[in-house]
Amino acid sequence: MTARKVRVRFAPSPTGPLHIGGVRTALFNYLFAKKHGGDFILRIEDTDSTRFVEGAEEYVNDSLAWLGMAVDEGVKEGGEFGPYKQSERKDIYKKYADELIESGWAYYAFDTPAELDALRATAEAEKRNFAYDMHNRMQLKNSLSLSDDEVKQRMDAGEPWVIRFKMPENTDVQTNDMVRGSVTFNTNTLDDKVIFKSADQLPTYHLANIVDDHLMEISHVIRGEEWLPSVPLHIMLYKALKWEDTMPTFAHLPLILKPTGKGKLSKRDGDKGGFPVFPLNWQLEDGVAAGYKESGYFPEAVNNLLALLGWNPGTEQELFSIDELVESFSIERVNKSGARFDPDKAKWFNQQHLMRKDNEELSLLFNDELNERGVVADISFVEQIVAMVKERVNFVSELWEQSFFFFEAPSEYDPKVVKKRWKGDVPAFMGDLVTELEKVDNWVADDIKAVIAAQIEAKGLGFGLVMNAFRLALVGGGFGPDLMVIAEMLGKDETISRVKAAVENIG
RNA sequence: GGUCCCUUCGUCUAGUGGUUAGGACACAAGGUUUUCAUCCUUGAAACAGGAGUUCGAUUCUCCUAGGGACUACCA
Repeated sequence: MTARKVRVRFAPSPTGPLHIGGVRTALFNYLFAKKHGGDFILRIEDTDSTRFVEGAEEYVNDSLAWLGMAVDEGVKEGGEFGPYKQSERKDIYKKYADELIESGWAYYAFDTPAELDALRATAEAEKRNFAYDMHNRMQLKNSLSLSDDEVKQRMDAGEPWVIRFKMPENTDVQTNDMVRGSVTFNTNTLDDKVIFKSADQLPTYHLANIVDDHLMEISHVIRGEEWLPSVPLHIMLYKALKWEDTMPTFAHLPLILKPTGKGKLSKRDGDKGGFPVFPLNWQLEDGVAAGYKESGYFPEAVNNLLALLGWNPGTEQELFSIDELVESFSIERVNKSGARFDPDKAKWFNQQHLMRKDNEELSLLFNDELNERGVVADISFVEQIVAMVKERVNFVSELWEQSFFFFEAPSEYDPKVVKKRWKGDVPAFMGDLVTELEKVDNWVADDIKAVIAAQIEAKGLGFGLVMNAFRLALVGGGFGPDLMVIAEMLGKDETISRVKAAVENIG
């Protein structure tokens, strides 16, 4: 067998915002392609015009771009195998549908949706299952059961029709899935799927998918597990079209499940659990569905957490950059079982990636946020602060609540800390401390500390009690980095003014 | 209902015909940090059940149960 160039595609339907299950499929395709020096193709599968959603295609582009998955060929990027949008490939498919009719692999059917619905309803009432298949196709209205004349007549009269694939009888169809191994289906359990419809002159997913994968020379089809049941149809289609030799290898990825309860992850789970289910914000009529980006996640953290959902490198490494993922990825190590999404671990990944960022990069990000809050600060000052507080947060957006006191005096004091630390001789001591602090000439952490320590000793108070009260005065609560460093950075005047304010306002 | 897929700590997972079944998140305890967070140490926590094969099965086979996907002129 000659080795073909690895070419994989991510083929979403623009029916709404891409959700993280789709993002993970894209990621695995991307990793597989890059790992093998192949191409990552983005194809838009918009053969169902009724479900088209404005902006969904752009959303896919933006999402992949944000996550750093560079598309080699696609609608925007172009390429030799275009167009990359199925609605623009309309003219291509009919020919293959006709070919299937001619070779006897498919037939025209005239049953209306209403008629079929009725048949389904009766079948259901009798607790039977209705399927348009070998058992009843001769009783239905199609070019197999009708005379050639009648077929021609109906078509000439402009009656809508559909082309169905004629699933052969009792044939075992076997596939060797890259993640699931050997899976076999018998065609007797399969129905005659619609592959083309006259109403809009468009193929359905199955035909379009096979034709495009073939024409685009796709070598591996990596997609979600929900597609596993249609594999036999696809294989039969390749066979019928005589494309078996170049049929891609399949890999069906496990699903991402709800954090708790039953079923696969849905938008509602995100609302309920307070975590994003989409890469980017998506505007809804009644609000906005939260995106990872806007929720403060780094793209590398999202890639990392998604990659580890259903895949692992076989080592104990858990933190990966996208390049490291490419390096370590292997489709054989993808799991078969569905993986529950864990919002806590998602945060942890972000925190880990945040801690790995250098202070300069973080300070730039934080500075943007400061500007939004109307705070203007020297970038080197911001960088110093970021260095001190970055290990205390999961997100850049939490930097503010951990460091606001560097930029403005606390407007309130945590009542719990007040109750615990601001009592007895402490308020009086703090008042006296102002005079002592005034005497500090060289305003650096060590000297400030020395003065306070001396004063504490002189008054015979508890060190911890005083330091915590001092902290309360400077930051408004019982948190934050090293207190003496805070005082130093705040400067003499500001520190003293905050102590004075505390003495006046608490109590 | 039918077809197909899946099943190791609460969760993500590693792993083997003989292991003290390993790691991570979360949780708990202790230490460091005179705060909070980080960090360190420790702890609790799993092979769905039943048969079979075998000297021996979590690992192989079968059955059962549970979970999941699909079952459209949607993808």
